[in-house]
Amino acid sequence: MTSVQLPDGSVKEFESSVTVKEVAASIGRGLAKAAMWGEVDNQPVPLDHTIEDGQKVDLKIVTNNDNAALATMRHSCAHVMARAVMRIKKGVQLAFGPTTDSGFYYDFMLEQPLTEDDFKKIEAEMAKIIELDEPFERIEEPRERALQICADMKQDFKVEHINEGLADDETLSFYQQGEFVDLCRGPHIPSPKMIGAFKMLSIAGAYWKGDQDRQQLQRLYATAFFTQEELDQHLENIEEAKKRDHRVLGKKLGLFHIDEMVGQGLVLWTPKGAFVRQQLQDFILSHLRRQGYDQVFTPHIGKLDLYKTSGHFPYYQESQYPAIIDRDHISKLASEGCTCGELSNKMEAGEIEGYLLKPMNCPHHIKIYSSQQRSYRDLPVRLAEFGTVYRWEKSGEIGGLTRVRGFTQDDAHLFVTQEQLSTELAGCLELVKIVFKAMGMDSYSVRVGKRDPSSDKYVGDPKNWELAEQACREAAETLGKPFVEEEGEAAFYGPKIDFVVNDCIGRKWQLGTVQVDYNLPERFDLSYIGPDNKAHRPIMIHRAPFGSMERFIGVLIEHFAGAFPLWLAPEQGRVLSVSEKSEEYARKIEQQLISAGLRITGDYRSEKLGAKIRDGRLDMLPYMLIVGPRDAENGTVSVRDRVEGDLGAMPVAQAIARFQKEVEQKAVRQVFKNDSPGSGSETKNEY
RNA sequence: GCUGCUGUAGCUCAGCGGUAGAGCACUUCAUUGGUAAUGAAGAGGUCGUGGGUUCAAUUCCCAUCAGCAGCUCCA
Repeated sequence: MTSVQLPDGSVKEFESSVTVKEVAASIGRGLAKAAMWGEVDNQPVPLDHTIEDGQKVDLKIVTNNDNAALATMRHSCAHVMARAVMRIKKGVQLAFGPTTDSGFYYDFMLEQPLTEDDFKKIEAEMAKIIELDEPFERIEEPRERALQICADMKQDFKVEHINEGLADDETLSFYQQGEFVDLCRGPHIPSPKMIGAFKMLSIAGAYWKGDQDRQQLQRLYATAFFTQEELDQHLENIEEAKKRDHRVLGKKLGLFHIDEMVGQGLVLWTPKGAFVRQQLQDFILSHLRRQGYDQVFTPHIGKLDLYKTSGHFPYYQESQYPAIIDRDHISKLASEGCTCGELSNKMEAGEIEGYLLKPMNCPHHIKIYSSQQRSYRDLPVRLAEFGTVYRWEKSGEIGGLTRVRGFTQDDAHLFVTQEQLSTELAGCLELVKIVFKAMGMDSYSVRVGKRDPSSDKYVGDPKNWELAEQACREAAETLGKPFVEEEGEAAFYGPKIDFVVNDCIGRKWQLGTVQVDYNLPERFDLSYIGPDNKAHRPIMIHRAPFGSMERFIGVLIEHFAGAFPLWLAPEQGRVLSVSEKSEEYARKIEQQLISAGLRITGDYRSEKLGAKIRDGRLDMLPYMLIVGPRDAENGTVSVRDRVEGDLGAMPVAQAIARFQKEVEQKAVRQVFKNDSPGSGSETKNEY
């Protein structure tokens, strides 16, 4: 009699010895088919593993649609890849090799760097290793012995990891496969043959333990699936996602241009993109008026003193364009033979007058607040501006619209009393929600960014930070949506509530943000007169529902896959003449629609209708208005809808009414459902 | 900034030690057609930039600028 207990607690009994596969088959045909391997008493075993007569075991049957199974297989594949690299290259030091949402990587320190030319060799070696079919054997060793093993293998990173990351573990596990031994928590698959299909993807630099002051390693990215079909599908998904990339669509649809000669990360908005941006600005502006904001304008530069008071200078010097120095100072310094080093010292000491391109709008808005005496009766003061800021992002971080050096925030600063704080915060969050709802974006996540208490890059009194973080947490709770709290994600002056979305390849971008700030009011000595006739300190809220126009539109392009809803579409429709015979009538229709306030163009080329429709499709037009002799005769247009296709002929007035209603409602009829194949987050089976 | 890759016509890309090619787009002509590509002809490039090697460089080497992926960073 053999007794098998399954994960749900149920017990199955068999007359004699039984294989894992037979147990699976006894449960169901589907399970037997999907089964990849079993776990007998938590040890992975192949399907043909026999549970002997008389044994009593726990059994889990692992199937190919189990995410954990896929991750286990991928991690085993990472071991195979590391083994292949060690066979090909000498002096390989192993770091970490975890799995990610879509694959896995392994970090190496190499004497000779790897290049993509090595991929073929590595893949061939991996295939050989898999062919050998050597099992992954678990070895457990006491701490001291484990240290010795890693030291003997000259694996310095593993030694360090045992000493630091695993300082509390008494027993450590290794996995051995042939000559390859790696410190690893496991688990692993019972046989390397279960690695169905794998592919090396890319090579990148990565810092040891993510610290840029430590060694830079080479990271090999790869992925693996149980079947070739799944791998092919995955690679195809990546290709599809690339077509949705806002940089590709931005070029194709003529939305924006970034020019080498203008500068890295400096966006030129072409007419169509500028139109989308203006529509969005108008949209948010209408809500600002309703919520009692006042609009202001401020210049793009300000004196160094302003930023010394705010704390931007010199602490954030690295993220700013260099200061613009007063002409008189420059000629004086030049005649004195002043060196660059002396120059920056003099700037920090305040001996040189100069200006800074503004990295933020807050100091300017603060100065508007403090330009007059404020009473508690005036509060809250809400100052809004589409404010363009400039930040010296490192060259390797810049890309497309999502990370740029000059961008426009839909910024506002609210100056409030303690009593008003939670109501005003709620109003700000409401605005962010309005934005996401209007765009049909529901897959965003919320993050409360707190300071990292161990870092010195934050200004202000820890007590104020506690207050501000508590206010953020309470405000986030009112959203009725789960949120994460992350240390080290705060602005330098205060904590924030951020709204984060994924782009087409799975990268996360912060869009809307609401920040609570007790510090800048203090630094600028802001006050208002309270009912007690004494001066009080206001609290500041910084907020931007879009975040920045650039990043928001970048993400929006991918969200719609370029197919903007009617109210946002730069070209809402195009009149297509069936032949030149109908051109005159078609032009009349075009004028009629334009007069009705619609953004319409005409295509009167001597192309066939099919070609014009194709071009209109490629331009992602919401509507095409097809006009031929039949329409001219009946006073109709034949409407082709981007979503539903041919709607047939209708009177011109009916078409106009339809479009106007759709614009009025800001209807979102199509969004791209984002299940990006992305890089994603990594799991924790990393050593 | 770091690691790896890339830079050829407006766009997407091929090519390669002996000073360039395709498709699409563009221009012209013919065609006058009812829901995803009509045909033909033409025009268009100092092969990112600056050095070097060579009899000869778009091709090889170095530097630089820009782009891509990742890391780090992101007020």
